[in-house]
Amino acid sequence: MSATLRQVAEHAGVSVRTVSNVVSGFALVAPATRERVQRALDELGYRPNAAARHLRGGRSGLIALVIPEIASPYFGELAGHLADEAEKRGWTLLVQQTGGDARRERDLLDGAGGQAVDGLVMSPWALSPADLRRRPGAAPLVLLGEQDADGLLDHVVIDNVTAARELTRHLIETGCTRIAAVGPQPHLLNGTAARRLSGYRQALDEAGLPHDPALEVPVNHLHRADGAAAMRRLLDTGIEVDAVFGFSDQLALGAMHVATQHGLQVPADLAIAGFDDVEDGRYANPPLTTVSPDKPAIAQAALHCLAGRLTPGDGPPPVKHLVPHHLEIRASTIGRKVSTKPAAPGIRNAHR
Amino acid sequence: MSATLRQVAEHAGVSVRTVSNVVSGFALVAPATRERVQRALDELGYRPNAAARHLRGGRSGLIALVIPEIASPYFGELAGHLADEAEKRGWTLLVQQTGGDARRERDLLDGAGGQAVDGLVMSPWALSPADLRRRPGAAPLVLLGEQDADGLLDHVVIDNVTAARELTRHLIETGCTRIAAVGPQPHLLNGTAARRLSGYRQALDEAGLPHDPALEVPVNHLHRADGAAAMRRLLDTGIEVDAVFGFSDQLALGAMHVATQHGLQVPADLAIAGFDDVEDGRYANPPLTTVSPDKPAIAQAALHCLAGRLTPGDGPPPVKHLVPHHLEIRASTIGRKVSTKPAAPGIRNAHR
DNA sequence: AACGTGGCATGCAACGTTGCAAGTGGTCGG
DNA sequence: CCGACCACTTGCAACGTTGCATGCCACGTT
Repeated sequence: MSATLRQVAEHAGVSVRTVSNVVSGFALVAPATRERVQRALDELGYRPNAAARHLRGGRSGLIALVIPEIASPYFGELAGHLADEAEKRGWTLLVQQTGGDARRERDLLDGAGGQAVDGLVMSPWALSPADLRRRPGAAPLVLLGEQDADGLLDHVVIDNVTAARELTRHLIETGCTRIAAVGPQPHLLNGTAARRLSGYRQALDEAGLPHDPALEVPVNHLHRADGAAAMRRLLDTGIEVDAVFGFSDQLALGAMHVATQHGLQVPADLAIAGFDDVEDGRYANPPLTTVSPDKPAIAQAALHCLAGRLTPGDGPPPVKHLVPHHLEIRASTIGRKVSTKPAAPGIRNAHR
Repeated sequence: MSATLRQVAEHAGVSVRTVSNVVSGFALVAPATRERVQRALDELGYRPNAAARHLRGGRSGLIALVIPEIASPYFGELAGHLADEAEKRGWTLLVQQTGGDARRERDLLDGAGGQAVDGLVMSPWALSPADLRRRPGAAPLVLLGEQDADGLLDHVVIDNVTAARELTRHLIETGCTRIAAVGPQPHLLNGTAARRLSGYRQALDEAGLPHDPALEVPVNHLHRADGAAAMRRLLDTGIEVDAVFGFSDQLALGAMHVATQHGLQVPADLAIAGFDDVEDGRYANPPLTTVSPDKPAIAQAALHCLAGRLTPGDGPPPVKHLVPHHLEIRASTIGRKVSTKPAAPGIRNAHR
């Protein structure tokens, strides 16, 4: 146990209050006193007690990140940015995994942690908008992703519809016409997958391509295993496919794995693209085309939002913060043989 | 702000102490009273105040994970297991990134967090054994990895020497004789890389193969980019190489990426193996042979250790907890053409 | 009838910190 | 020479909780 203010005060021959004044920097303290107290602080190795400060001041300096799972590369990278950004602001990041379980999400939202945190950054998976609205006076909350609780809660998003449309358009431009969408999650209330699906369909419409329900492959989670299973299903049905758009890089990489094992050349036989721009995709063989959300900007926006809610006043109304994204075009979708037009000579993925 | 014990007490017409007794479960409370208090608790939506409990009881229920970076897949997966295991024990996990910076590691070790956590799980990178020993009465600590502070601190390890030797032996058995070791980190005090290098050399010795310093490629970090850079350096020097042993899966995957881009077939032209068994490797093309440490066991052992240190008594002397590992042999090292014997017909990685 | 016992409920204090208001001693102007 | 003011310091209280010791009452025993 580290020394307390009282012990330091006795050691320096001053009052507790004066020591507190020295520790907290300002207030009026005579230079000589300040120095003497400082020496006592150093000698006893004083460390302010976080619990007492929290109890007294009502702030813990902790913020919670509530996500389905920290092991997922996307959330891992995001958590890294959030932890960095939190540290800049003097906060510490605490990780709460929900495993996508609605009850756990609700508990954490309701402050099961016991007002231990000053704020929450949450990526809801299974919670209904109603759940999100019904918040028994817990800590300030920022949502990652659109949750249909529009206008009621701060949230940080990218434009998923546009991003998915742009990516799909890119696939169409490289000559793909039978594009599988791997990733719809009809069982989840989280609107992200639905928005990506919508963007995908819009791009098909714009190009005059039909929607083939058989090309929309739902998944349970966004793991590589789910992408792999979806790809296997596609191959088993024997349906014609010349591109796969995975709603996450993990899905796309799982699909790429199965396709490659199955003897398909990527992108010559099958173009593959993902979403999230996690590091794995950059180093895949071939490197994965993807939508790259500005993750540092997401982290920054989320914590900026939280910071704004920490001051007691109600502050401004909830904000929807739109973060930019861009298409990261890599070898998994370029250099395809074009199937509809009289085939251009198949430019294979450069193997020098 | 949630209701306090006092408010609940007034509402139920009993004393604060009695409410506390109801909340904490036992002690003698008459059934009728208990029920009345319970109703008051429910009506006011009482949540125990974490700060007050922490101040009073000296336990925060928080443990810190101190690692170089949470975005790294290995630490991400480990953090997931730790968070799960922590939750089982009623703790919450807090993530502190050091970026491998010695000063930050030292600060966190010294309790810069302000006694906010009940314990620390740390994977030191840049700290010297001396730093680890000199601990100004901070929270209980469990180290991940061997730190040469043997006998003084609890630590959880796998047998890195043996694991590296087994993996290298496997490479030799598949016919490799020019095995590059990508991953020594001579600038770090963290002994992990040194131990893997030692195991690698032992296997070479056992097989009567020479040590070629040119095949030992040091790296700064364990990222894919470092593995890629190392592979490029190897290719540029034109030195003969038939296998790469990356000291992490990330290094191996970076190397695999460059080798593939360079037109090499894995494993026909170059076998590649890694260390850690992260999910990326399982879905790489080809899937990556690797050493698989039992990560759930690491998490469990670390928290079990911590739990043992939480009770005030000094408890047993520090323990070195050895966690099992196994070789996960996948396609990146099997099905090679054997170079020393009169070449078997080159079995290419199945592209049917 | 007096006393002991056990079941239940409560008051007090303290964990370490900081806001508030009051106190101390000294100096300067009137 | 006195009062006011200043620079500095301090005591008190409170944040919400729980350990400890004690209080109270009813019941059963002697």
